Amino acid sequence: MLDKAFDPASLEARLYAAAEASGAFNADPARAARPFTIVIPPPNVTGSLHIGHALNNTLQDVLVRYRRMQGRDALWMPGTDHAGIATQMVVERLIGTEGQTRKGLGREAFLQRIWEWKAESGGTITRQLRRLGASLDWPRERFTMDEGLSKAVIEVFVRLHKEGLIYRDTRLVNWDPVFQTAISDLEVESREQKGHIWTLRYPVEGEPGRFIEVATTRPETMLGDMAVAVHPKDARFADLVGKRAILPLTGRLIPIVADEYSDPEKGTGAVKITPAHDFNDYGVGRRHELPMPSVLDAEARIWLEDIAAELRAVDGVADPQFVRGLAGQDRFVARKAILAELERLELLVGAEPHSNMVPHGDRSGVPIEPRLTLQWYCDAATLAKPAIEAVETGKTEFVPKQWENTFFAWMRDIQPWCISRQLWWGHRIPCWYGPEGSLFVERDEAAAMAAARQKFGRDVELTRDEDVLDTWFSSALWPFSTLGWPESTAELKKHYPTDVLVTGFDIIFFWVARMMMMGIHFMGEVPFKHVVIHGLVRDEKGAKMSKSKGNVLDPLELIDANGADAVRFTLCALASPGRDIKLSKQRMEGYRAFATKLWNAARFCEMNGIAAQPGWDPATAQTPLARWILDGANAATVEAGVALDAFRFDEYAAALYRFTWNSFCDWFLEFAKPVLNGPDGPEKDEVKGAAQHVLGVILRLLHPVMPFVTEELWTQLSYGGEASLIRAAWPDAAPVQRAEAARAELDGVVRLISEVRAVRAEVNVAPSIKTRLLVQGASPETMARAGRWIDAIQRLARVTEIETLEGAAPSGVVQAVIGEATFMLPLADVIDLGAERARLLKARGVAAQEIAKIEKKFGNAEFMAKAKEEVIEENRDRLESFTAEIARLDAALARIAN
RNA sequence: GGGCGCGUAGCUCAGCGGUAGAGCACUGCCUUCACACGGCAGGGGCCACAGGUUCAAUCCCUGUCGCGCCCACCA
Repeated sequence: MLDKAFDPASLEARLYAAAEASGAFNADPARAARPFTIVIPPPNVTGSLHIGHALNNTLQDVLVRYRRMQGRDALWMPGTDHAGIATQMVVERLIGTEGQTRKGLGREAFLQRIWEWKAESGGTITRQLRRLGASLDWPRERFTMDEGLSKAVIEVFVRLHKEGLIYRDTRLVNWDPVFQTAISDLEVESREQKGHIWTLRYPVEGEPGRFIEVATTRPETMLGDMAVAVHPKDARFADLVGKRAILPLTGRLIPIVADEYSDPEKGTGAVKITPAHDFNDYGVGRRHELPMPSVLDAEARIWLEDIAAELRAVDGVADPQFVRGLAGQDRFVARKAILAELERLELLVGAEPHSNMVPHGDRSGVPIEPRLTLQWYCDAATLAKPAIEAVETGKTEFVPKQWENTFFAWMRDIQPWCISRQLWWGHRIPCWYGPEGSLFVERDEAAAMAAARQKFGRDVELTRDEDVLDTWFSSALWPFSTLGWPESTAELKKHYPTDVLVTGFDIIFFWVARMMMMGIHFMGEVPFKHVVIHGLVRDEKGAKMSKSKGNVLDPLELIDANGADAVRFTLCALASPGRDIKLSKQRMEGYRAFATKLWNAARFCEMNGIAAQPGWDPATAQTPLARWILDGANAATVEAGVALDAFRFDEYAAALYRFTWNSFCDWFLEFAKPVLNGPDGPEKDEVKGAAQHVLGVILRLLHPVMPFVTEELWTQLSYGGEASLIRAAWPDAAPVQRAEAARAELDGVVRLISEVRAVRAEVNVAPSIKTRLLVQGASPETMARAGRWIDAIQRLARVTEIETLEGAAPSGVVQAVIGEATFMLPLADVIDLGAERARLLKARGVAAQEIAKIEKKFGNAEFMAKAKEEVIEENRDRLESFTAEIARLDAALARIAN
């Protein structure tokens, strides 16, 4: 027997463990079935499940469970990402509490610590995914630093290098002074910062007393200034072009150059050029062949070695002691000192508040510094071309399609991808350096040695590149590296390309685009056919969830409070395409109630001896009630399938909610009650048969989104014998015989009951009062139908008997006008005649309004001439029925007046 | 500066050429033998604004206003 109360917490762990152990989640390459494949966006191994993961993985699980039930060999590939910077940061902080530093520990010991830490805490998120109910193929779980995946990374690097698509280059990169590594453009985020804009004067060489004024927000970089640029057409500076300015602080003579980069509208119209510390200035520096000394070190402190030779006493500029004193100072400390010094020299002529967007490291949160360094790059532009084409030709489709524009915009203007990181945690770059600047990019050290021996004709000493690869480099290979590439495995053959990738828009560039590039390049085919992009989960007010705001909803707590099924259902129901999700607790409570409703409906069935009848054939159904609910179940099956095929998780959830609650529970089970309470016989058998059949359909249709409660009910009501619902067959939507007649019959009864209930409620008739139902003007069919459903009508509309009214209506009736008939409830003693009149007048008003609208249309010659025939016909029908209704309402009103 | 999206019932959102919908919230009635995490009934909307196209516009087009996001930009 089912428990009286539904308690999700008591089922979930047990059901999940059993399902996982049974192997029901596992794909089988040996099976002939058509594959269905999703690779999980690997969460950071450092991570714990947040609400965004819950959404992302719920949607994937719904798709996987749906396709699995359709008989596909479903593979949902699990795994985690080593998350270079994030993980290294966490462990550095950890050893910091022990008074240790990364450098103090040394590379090997530090990496050892990370592995130990991963062994301890790395399983958190996968345990949490299990709590969510994610049906991942756990034995295949991978980690981006696994041996196999590392092999794939090396292979890709070596091959791309041989193809010239990976190369080294010295250029300006985004440098994170906290982590002391290069980062890619994508890891930089602009943040608005309030600061100042200062106007400085640089003396002009040979013209004592003359200055050129420059405006800057970054005075601390002035030690690296190598020119002042003005616009070629700017008359104000025309005579200065070709002359030189004297850099205060060092006395360096720097050319005043004409360059279109300079914007006469901005600042003073003259801009100082610091080629080694600004991306725009770098371009100017290249054009004018300026030297590019660096004046900041890896930690963004003033660094003087590149300019040490200049530091001697010069008249009219700063004391070299002052400049030397800046060495090793943080850039923002140095800024203040420099400004003070310039003020002393009377070269600071303006300071205005100014706010601008400053690039910050997305992990460290500090302003990044452009820095001139030698790094490894990947030729993304070349790899992007076929990826763009794949989306243009529809080989890969984004859902919603809108996101393709975002993808194109970025891919068509893609910059070289800086893939080296000056970190320790990650895939070490497979490059060995030998004498005379030689380098060997090979699969391992032995191969590098061999190559070196060949080149030099002897053994030489090699040192391996210290750097590691960008985390996203290994993620980019995920759809094929997890399937065993570069080996040619059965899994790879069967499951690549994958079917769907489900992810948030925030990593389209980081991840989706790069998987497209690598997948096409190495596999010759796109990595996935559909990219489903979902929104961000926000709090109830629409604010982004963040720890600092304290508005974070922990999915585990939500699961504890409402059950995993309710959490999953809520996320699905709210996942409208192209929209962020504002998560509402109340909404979730509503869906928890839905799970309870389902439980209780099943319990009702069980109590009435409605149990699974495996051989029961819906085609044998004779009664309209059975046919009606079977037809409804088919419609729901079709709706659910259409919605899921189109990745409309919201419509899928809504369709099932409606059918289960409104059709099955509110009407079908209520109609079934009189039959179930009545004598045994074929009618009762058929109601029971239909009930168990439809409940079975509901359980199967709901399983992808509510795997726990459906599984429990499936088992307890013996639907699958011993077999789990996980691999039960998705329902067929075979049309029901004479469904239309069944719909006409039952919809008519529903209408009658609803109308009678409504009029009773509106004139405040207590439910305890039962009444006769007098009918006037009803067709024989209507009367016959009312007779057939008398039991249900009595029960649900609080009616005693139904009679045709002979002669005049009694006084004091409440009346409901339905179709051709008027139904009267003789309630003279209990009703409020005034309320009844108001009610009838209101109904009349509504009908009259509709009539006026239609008549207006009919009075419009152009409408009659140009509107579609079926639209006119439809309006004609409506006009007719409203007109008839008014007549009957008038008759009803007249009766009251008597 | 460039681009994208969104303004529909109190809230969160579907709908997107011809009767304006859902869930929750709200109001009233009901502890009726699955369920009060329930049942029944009900109130509530110039579909942001202004033009245009159309026989017909919440829906298509243009513009305005408001909100959000992405990209670029340290003078």
